Amino acid sequence: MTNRSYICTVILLIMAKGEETRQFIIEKAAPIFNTKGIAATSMSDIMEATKLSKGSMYVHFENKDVLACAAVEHNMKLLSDRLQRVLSGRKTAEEQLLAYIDFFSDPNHPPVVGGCPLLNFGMEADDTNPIVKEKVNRAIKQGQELLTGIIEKGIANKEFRADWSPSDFATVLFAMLEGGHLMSRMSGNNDRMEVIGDSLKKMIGENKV
Amino acid sequence: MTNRSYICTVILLIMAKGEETRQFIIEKAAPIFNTKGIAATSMSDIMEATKLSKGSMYVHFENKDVLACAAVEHNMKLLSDRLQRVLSGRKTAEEQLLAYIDFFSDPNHPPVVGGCPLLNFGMEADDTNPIVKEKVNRAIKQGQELLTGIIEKGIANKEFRADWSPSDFATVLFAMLEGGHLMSRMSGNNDRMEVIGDSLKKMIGENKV
Amino acid sequence: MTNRSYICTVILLIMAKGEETRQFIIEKAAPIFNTKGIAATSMSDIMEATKLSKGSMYVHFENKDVLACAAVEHNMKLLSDRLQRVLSGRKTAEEQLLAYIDFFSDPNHPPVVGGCPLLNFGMEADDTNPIVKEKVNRAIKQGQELLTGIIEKGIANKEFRADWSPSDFATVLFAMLEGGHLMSRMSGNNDRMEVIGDSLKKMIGENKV
Amino acid sequence: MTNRSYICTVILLIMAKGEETRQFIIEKAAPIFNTKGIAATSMSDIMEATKLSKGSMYVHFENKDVLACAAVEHNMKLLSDRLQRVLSGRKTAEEQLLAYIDFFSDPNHPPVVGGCPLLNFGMEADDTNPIVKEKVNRAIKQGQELLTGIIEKGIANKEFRADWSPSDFATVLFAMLEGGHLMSRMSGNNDRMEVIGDSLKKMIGENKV
DNA sequence: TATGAATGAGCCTTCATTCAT
DNA sequence: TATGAATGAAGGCTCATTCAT
Repeated sequence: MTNRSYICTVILLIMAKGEETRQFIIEKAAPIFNTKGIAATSMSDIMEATKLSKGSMYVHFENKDVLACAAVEHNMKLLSDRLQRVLSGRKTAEEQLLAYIDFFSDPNHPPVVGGCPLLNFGMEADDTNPIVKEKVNRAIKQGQELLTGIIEKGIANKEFRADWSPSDFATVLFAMLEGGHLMSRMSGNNDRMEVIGDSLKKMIGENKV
Repeated sequence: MTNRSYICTVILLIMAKGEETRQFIIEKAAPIFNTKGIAATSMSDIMEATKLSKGSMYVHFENKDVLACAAVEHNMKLLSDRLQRVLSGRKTAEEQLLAYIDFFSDPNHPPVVGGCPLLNFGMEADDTNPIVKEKVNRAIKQGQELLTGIIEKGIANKEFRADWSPSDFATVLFAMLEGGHLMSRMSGNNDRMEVIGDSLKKMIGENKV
Repeated sequence: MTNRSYICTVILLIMAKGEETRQFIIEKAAPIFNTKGIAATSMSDIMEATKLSKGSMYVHFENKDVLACAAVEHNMKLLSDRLQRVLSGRKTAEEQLLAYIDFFSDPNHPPVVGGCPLLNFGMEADDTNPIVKEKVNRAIKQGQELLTGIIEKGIANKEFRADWSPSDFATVLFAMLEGGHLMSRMSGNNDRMEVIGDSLKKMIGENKV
Repeated sequence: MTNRSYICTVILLIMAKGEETRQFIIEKAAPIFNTKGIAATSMSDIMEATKLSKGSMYVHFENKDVLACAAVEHNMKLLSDRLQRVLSGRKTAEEQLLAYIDFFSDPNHPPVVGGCPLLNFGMEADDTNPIVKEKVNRAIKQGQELLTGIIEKGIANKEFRADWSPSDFATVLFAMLEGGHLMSRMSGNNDRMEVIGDSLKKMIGENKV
């Protein structure tokens, strides 16, 4: 190993250390923020969860807001990644839509600890935190685009009727799942979510070729 | 006026005064809690809004939780009352359903300051505050019953098809409006809510006799 | 005692309580700020000195800056009051000037704990705290006016020569005492201050009629 | 070059590098300490000014106190050197005294960034930092000796009257300049300093042979 | 020598709550 | 009922300093 490459390795390792810790903190913090909310989560909560010192948090995050934002993004990415993994196992558009619905079908045991981060952070941030609000907005748009794309693909593949509006159904599906999430989490059971899933599946069935 | 009856009057006035103040505090506090959230609202915020002294709050409310609960209920009642007033002006079931949808059609200028209290408090409380969570749950159930009742009435009146499931559509309608509320508040415009309103109205149309 | 006057008394007492505590805090805080400096004095230092709780400080002072300003003013007023008391015992202008000089003649046992607040706070604030800086500036101006007035009175009374410039000598006297204060506090003895006192007295003597 | 001498050279270079960095840090730190004060200056401030890492500071300075002391000395040496340079251009004692006064005549644009370090550090240190206090004390003494020497030289050269007390006037001059420095920095203009300069020059004139 | 991650004590401030009046 | 002074725990954050690399 040359001297120069050695130095580079050292530099990379040093950089990696910081980034690693940062990532570690985010991973520990994300479920707490998603469960308790941003305002109700204290830096001490994160301290306890990470077993790191208070000062250490501020080495990696300028302040609580920055950490909270990172946690918001992590939660949304986690949800998105898990969803993508599920969808990637399905071939047809119909299968993907059904998988999408099933993915969100159990709000009391949600894919991400604490429940839907869009709902959680969106409702907390809407009147108080424009940065988080915009993050949620973007994530919703991406979700819409994903769904729209699936339906368009289904229409192109002659799975679905050509006169079905992809973007409108994407909106309806998304809204119903979020609304069902709220209802089921409040009641503690998934009765309402089942009704919603069935309704959505029926709508899909009605638009099959 | 006898001495005794005089004393009673005074006591009643004092009690009345107390109840009045209590109500006054709730009315001032409700929009703050609904906008900022329970955790992020401090007793000082309420103090400032009411121009009352710190100690005075604790004369009327045992602690912040009790006040927060009262504010939650007030917000939900406000929403319910305003909705009822709108519905009471409509005669047919169809008119009432359409009015219901229109009532929630502008999430960026919502019927209650801060947006839908069910969504706001529900999402904050779901993992942290069982009492508020149960209040929201009950309010959702009442909303469902209201909608179910309207549809049942419509079926009885031969407005709607007899094979339409009142409770299922109540769930779908409710969920879609809540989901649309989230989407529209995040984007800052009502585009998605319009799509949802149109979809719901189309569903209703399809079930007219 | 009428009911109304009773209420007024109660109100006054209540108001007095707060003001009393506020004054108490200032009195305890003033020597600490003057000794350690504003930046180096912590709210905990004041807590300890007053035996009051940390929260209690913030009932009476919005923040540390406000308390520090109050302490600065208290120190300057204390100095001014004590000086006035000394001067008020002297009749002629010459006696007053000599008393003024003597008043400041022992910087290692200064009239106000911590030394001259003008020097202490002025030097700390000059580049960092415009509010305190202006307070010191005004106090210096008042000191100058006091001295100028004494000399003018002496000229009017034919104690001093008419061609003596009151404001110029006020400046010279003030500057020499402040400079002497610095020198003597650094050396720990009053040697330099004695030289300065003698020089000033000689100058006064040279301008006697 | 032998192996040993090579190693020695490397060590020397490293030491030289170290000393260079140390000096670099002091130069960047000095104006900050002199402007904000020791207590209000953080190691982070120095870090930012030097663009060096936190750990690097502690390679060159055991702790903040050591760095602060070095900065104090640097500020005093800077002042002294600049003064010496000015004085060295003057031949007669009178010229030197006048140059000395002029050197300090504009406290709002002082020879050293942040104003007179004797006043700044002296007032901060007097009750809290004996080491810095002693440094300031020594610097004052040196200043006094410098002035005394100039006057003695002037007397020896028959520029000044033999009955003029060199050390007394050195004290008076020094004190007046420091006092004027305070007054002018507080007011933001040099009015008072001009009065003081004129007074001093008049005194010098009165003692010319 | 130089780096920057890690530490924990301490900073200023706000919080919900209590209490004497 | 109403006041606001008093409390102390907890909040977010900065500090000087250490240490492995």
